[in-house]
Amino acid sequence: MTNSEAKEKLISIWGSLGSTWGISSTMARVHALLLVSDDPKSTEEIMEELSISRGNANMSVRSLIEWNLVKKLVKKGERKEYFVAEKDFHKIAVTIAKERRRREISPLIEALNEIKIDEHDCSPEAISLRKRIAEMQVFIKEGDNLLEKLIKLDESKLFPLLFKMLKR
Amino acid sequence: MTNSEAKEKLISIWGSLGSTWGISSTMARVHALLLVSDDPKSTEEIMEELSISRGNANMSVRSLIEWNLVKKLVKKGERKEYFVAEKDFHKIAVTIAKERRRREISPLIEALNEIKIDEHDCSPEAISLRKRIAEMQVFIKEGDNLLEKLIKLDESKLFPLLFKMLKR
DNA sequence: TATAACTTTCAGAAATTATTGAAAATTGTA
DNA sequence: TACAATTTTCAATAATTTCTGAAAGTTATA
Repeated sequence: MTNSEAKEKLISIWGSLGSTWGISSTMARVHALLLVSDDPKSTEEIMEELSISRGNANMSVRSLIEWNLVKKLVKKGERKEYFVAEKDFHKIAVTIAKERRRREISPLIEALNEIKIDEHDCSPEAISLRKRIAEMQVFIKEGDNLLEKLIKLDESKLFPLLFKMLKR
Repeated sequence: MTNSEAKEKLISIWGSLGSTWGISSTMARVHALLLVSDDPKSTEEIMEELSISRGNANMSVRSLIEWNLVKKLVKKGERKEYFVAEKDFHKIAVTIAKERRRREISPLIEALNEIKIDEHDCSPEAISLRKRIAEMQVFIKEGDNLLEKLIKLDESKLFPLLFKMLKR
């Protein structure tokens, strides 16, 4: 397998992975391209290498910047903007966890908290429903606390901790 | 908020959560309905309560069964099939982790392993590309091992472990 | 300020995914 | 076996998401 075949394959795998963490396939392919590129890439180059339109390239790169996975970079003496991806996978993992918590889990918790059940109905079904809903709220909150703490641990502690934990 | 309002709200929240773990919104709503129901529900009842078609109800319930989140149940003397959801959230979380590992991470690892780079090209770009791809393979594999071990720990050990870990 | 290089936007087109509903298949019972 | 109750399938349709490309907007420089 030549290098460029390997690169293409990787980009396609990463692309199909995108849906797993809630981004479009093109956005994930742009991410993969920047991930395996040493040099910053311009919008033109991204369009060219992935055969996508200008609009699509632009919007994908913007979203990746919003996800904190990619940074804009201005080269001295050039008008064009260039883009680089964070290359450290541990940092990438923490960033994704952080973003998903912010985008998905926090709104979920807020929505769950809006459910206020009035306690008048004392039929067995009502009691049971209230119990179920409360359990769900507690469980999600627990998971979120856990995730929050994991994210806040810095990398130098997090990964050794996880591995030590699993050695036993 | 009346009980049935609370129930509807919960179903709608759970439904919009579905996309987070890669299932359709209807499938997640069916799951939520079964989660908050004490009694097993028939296809008819699911159709009725969620206002969805027979085909949709059938296929959603099948998928939930494939995800190991719902079980089929036959009442003595009745032809109709009834469905119940696992109610223990810890078990639900482990099941989802297990299924997603099987459906998403394992195929990803296999695909990554198919990337075999030939080592002839010794240009700096080629060396760097190979390094990046190798790093990615290692990182994903590490994450997968961690997840595998977490899944295999049984619940009585897993959750105390996680919480103890974070007390420090 | 005018120009050219570049970026952003967004309406419509294309592609993908989800849903319906009726017909076909299956199954338990008599 | 015949029947009726029930489940499953699937082609057609609807809904949603993604993508394009051209036009509008922005900005650095001369």
